[in-house]
Amino acid sequence: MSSTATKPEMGSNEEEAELRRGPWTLEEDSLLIHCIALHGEGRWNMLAKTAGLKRTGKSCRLRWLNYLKPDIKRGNLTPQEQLLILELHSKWGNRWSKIAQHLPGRTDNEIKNYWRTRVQKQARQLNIESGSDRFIDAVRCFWMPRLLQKIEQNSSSSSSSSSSVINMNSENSLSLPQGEFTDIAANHTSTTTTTYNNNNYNLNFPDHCSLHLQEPSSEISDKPTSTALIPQPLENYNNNNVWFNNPVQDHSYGMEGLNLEPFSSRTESNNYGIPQLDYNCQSSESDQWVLSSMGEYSLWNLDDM
DNA sequence: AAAAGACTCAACCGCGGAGAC
DNA sequence: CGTCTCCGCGGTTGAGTCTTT
Repeated sequence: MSSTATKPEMGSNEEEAELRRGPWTLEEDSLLIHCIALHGEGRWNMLAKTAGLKRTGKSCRLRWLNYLKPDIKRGNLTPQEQLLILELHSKWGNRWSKIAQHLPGRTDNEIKNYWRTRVQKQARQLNIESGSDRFIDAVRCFWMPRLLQKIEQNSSSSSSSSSSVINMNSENSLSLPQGEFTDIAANHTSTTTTTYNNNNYNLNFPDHCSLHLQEPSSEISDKPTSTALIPQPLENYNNNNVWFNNPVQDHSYGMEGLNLEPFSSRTESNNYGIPQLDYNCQSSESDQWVLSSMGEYSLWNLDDM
């Protein structure tokens, strides 16, 4: 195996000197699973010894929580899950374990990796410091609506006649239509994939930012489209409208030209002030988005997320 | 087909909090 | 109150894999 023995940091005895590191073997996995089945989770150092594993308790805990635990979900994050991550991260920042509590079956490690590899990558490409106001604006004004659109598309394709309208309710939270969504509901009573209850799942937007999706006008395209509106004006925001459309033939793949200037005029640093926007969202097959802002076009590729 | 670069994600590390002594 | 151990969290690393040239 490629794993190596390691010397313990404190070097107190021979047992510790034989501690293993690196990838886990099948045998180690089954030892750990068996031992947890007998004794339950917790007391990881004891568990490691009981199981006869030459691993630290920490390592055992990590292996169990991030990989072996039976209810762990595999596969790509769904748009719903991505949306929830964005929303919760805007609330709590890098509190990965807290965020993970609201995504049953997903681990903090997985969410952290998602954030670093996808979201922060986008930020880098846009020359935005992740976590900055501009970045938060970009997340809220572009990525979240796009994910909502994906959700809507999934919803309408899986349940043909049900409502595909996503509405804001009076508390400025977002109610998603019922559909065949996997279990991202924050309620942990269900461990199986369920149709989630939109009474339980709301996305909270700041007061000045409401959003809803409307049915597209039918003559534009027969592809799924939506219009998202963020109607509240910001007091000291100028009149520049930023809006999406989809001149599909634009094949410039860089995103550095994305113009976030209209978002940088906020006066308060800790609100998620979103300017008055009126943007048409129309997906292309390649899922590449073009932002039109004051005559400049640039591409916003959400598949990377 | 091979090399280089980019990406993913499992695993490790260091730190801080909690609890026992 | 101080020290020690355990546990959990967030940050980081690096091997393996995938994609591009």
